[in-house]
Amino acid sequence: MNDEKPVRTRFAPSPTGHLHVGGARTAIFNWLFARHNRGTFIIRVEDTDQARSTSESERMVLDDLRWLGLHWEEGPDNGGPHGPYRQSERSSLYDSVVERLLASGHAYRCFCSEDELEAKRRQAEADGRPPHYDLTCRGLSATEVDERVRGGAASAIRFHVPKEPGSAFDADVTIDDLIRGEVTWRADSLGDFIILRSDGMPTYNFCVVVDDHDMQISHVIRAEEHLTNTHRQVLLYRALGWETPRFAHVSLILGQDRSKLSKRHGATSVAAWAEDGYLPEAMLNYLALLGWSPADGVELFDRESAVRAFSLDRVNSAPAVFDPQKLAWVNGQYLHKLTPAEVLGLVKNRFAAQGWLQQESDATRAWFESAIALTQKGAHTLADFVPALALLFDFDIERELAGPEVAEVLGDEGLEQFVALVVEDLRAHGSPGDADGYKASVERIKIASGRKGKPLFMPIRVATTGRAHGPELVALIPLLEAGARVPGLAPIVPPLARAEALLHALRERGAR
RNA sequence: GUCCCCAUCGUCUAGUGGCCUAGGACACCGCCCUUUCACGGCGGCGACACGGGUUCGAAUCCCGUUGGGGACGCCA
Repeated sequence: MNDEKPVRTRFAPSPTGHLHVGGARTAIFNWLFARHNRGTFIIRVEDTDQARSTSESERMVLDDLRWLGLHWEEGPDNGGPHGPYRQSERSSLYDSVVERLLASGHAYRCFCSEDELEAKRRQAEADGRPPHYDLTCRGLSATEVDERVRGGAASAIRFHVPKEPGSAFDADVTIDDLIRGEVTWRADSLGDFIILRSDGMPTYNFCVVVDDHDMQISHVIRAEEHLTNTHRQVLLYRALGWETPRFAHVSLILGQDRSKLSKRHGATSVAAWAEDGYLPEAMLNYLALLGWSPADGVELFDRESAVRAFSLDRVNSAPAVFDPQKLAWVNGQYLHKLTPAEVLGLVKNRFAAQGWLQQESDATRAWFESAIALTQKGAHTLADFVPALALLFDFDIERELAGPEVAEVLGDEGLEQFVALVVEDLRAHGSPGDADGYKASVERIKIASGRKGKPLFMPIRVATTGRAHGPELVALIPLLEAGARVPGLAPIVPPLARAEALLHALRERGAR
């Protein structure tokens, strides 16, 4: 049956803003399933809600999808044999199907106004009845309908959900969901629903059916919030005499409070995560892990492995809470595998925005690559490089003396004398330009001061860098020294000048 | 309210009747590595929502309860 037909999946976003992580995961599953089965992945833009849809949003969503590395064979930008792939451009198709439904008696015109319907819904709710359409317009005769239409009355088209004995078909529906198994609805849980709005625009439940059939979609993989819509849609398939695709409803992604993930849970668009310095490969990996797991249990995988391993029967039917901490860990794993040069390519615009990188050259590249190599393993996101490298460019000894970080070192009795020793050594021998120079310098200071261990190294760190924390000194001090001489960088205060500034500040302090 | 879905450590999950004194990952805690921070290594804490069945045997199957979520729109 369906399994023998070529696999065709689609992701159908409505262009009302950036791609959401929930939508992204749905897209990923559709893409993974299509690729695994050597099928076709399609993007269809569901923009029938004219009020909320914008072409700007469509562009953003498509960009977000591309950022994730998802490629589609058919879509609004690249076309395909079943286009157009934008619902707003498919009106003639919808109109003709509506005509069929009208002619066959599966649909009828409804003249009730939105206000009337709203009042009826409220009343039904107050009476404890299901808020279904009260069928006012279903009994209208053909002549009555003609009259009203000629009189210029606005009308929507409703689908007739057949419940009476001897109906054209049974409105009870059971689907065999690929993730949930059998799901059944009874006819009376549904009211007659609108398929064409009074402004002539078709509604979601109708377009989806027409398009999925027209585009020969074999597997509809979508979010669980659409599960109950499937009842309506299957009825449409029956009325039209079309074969239904296979359905697979993926559970929702929840926020930390276990409610549906939304804006108030923080960054929920993939673009926001990209801006925060997350890598597309990591995002794809993490999102795929939300509700799916490969049989071998390996949690870090590249696209090819995911495609190879993906199957719908390993998709979990329970909802999953989005965990930013695990995402950060996954991102870190990917980040650590990148070369410093690759990282630099991804973060240099951030450095430029800081004013750190003013004119790019081989020298600035080489220097930044060293700086990145020194801090890379501590970073979880690209954004982490900015605070990690801040100590190279921002030097403010007064601020550091006032802060808690150097408080411990400040408590050191002979600190002033020690710093004087450091200054003296750097002046006499020059600031270390490499590891050997650093070791020699430390050795001299060690002998001259009689210090060792932490009481030796912490003051050296504070004196030469101005901070109590940072990358390993053996590389940091030469990096600072070199950076001070690289053109194209923001001015960097070299180690000796830092030590001198600290000594000066300590003496000022002592004098007071 | 009605209908539908869901239920294993705090979180993501493995588990498809015996291999489970329930495995892994993130987070957390401790130790090691490290003359800071991190990375890494080792270890620890920590779950089958509850109650009934079915079965020689149930995390796994069935029923109910409770809890959570979704839908009930001229939104998608």
